[in-house]
Amino acid sequence: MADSKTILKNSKLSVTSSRAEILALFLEANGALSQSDLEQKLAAGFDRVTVYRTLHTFVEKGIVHQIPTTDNSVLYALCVDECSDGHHHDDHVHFICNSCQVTTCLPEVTVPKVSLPAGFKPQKKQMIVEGVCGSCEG
Amino acid sequence: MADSKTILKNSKLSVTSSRAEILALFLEANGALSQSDLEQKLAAGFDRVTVYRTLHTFVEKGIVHQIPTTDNSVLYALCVDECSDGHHHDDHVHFICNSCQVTTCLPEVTVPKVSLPAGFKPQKKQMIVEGVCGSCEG
DNA sequence: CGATTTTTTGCAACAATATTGCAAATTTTT
DNA sequence: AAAAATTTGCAATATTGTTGCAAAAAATCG
Repeated sequence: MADSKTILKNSKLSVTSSRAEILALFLEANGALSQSDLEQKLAAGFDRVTVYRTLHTFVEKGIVHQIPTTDNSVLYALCVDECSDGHHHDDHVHFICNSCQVTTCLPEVTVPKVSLPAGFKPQKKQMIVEGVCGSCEG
Repeated sequence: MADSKTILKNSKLSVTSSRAEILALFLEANGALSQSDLEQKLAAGFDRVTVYRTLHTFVEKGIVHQIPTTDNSVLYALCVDECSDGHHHDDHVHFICNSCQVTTCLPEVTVPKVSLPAGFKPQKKQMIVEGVCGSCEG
């Protein structure tokens, strides 16, 4: 199941070299990737537009999810298992290291419940923690 | 204190019409605003660059703070009181309404504490809840 | 209040990113 | 292997981010 082609097939997507390579990059990356991260890592220079559309497709199919950021970039990260059926269950905390700038998913840390003012109906919640990660502190 | 010119003076900023108008828009808006929101609302068409720089200045002075988003936009919202001295205390939850698309600050809802895996040192945390707001749910 | 100094604005210009249509290439289906 | 469906790359355009600099506006000083 950790094979990129298998994941693509499971999501009913055509298996193309760009999709396989991009997905492989996500599988071996332990953190989140931006569009420009991908463009740099992709040896076989695929077109910008291809990367762009591939990311949109992956989000739509629930293969990756977007991580909100305060600069105007968008980060993408692999969804853990359950997402594969199209639902996004990315109810986990994301950690941004201010030292190495790597964004990590912390799937074991669930976003805690909060009680909202009357009238607000929550559907999805995300939490981003900034700080220093284990590899950087020392 | 709810007067835009007073706020500018307190932050030791020159009082100019563009700053006053932009700040007034934030004061009367109940939600968060993006750069393009502001450009549209500003009757006296100020230059794009002016809006851009004004927002940066406001963030620097702690008048507004940035809200992370998953699309590639940046939202800005007024800081509540305490920010005025330059420190950002925006430890509150932000709510994005999926119906009217308005982003609201919920200053009364504090971002809860979470325990991170060993090694991670948190410095700042943000939480975004998506759903339906009070005005939209029927 | 008027003159001088300081700050801000608008314009021009450029970089980076986002986005779409369409023909060619690739993949899937038959 | 051929036909149908999907995806890619290119061209083109829109939007956003960013900086330098001279003109305009605001703050300061006498």
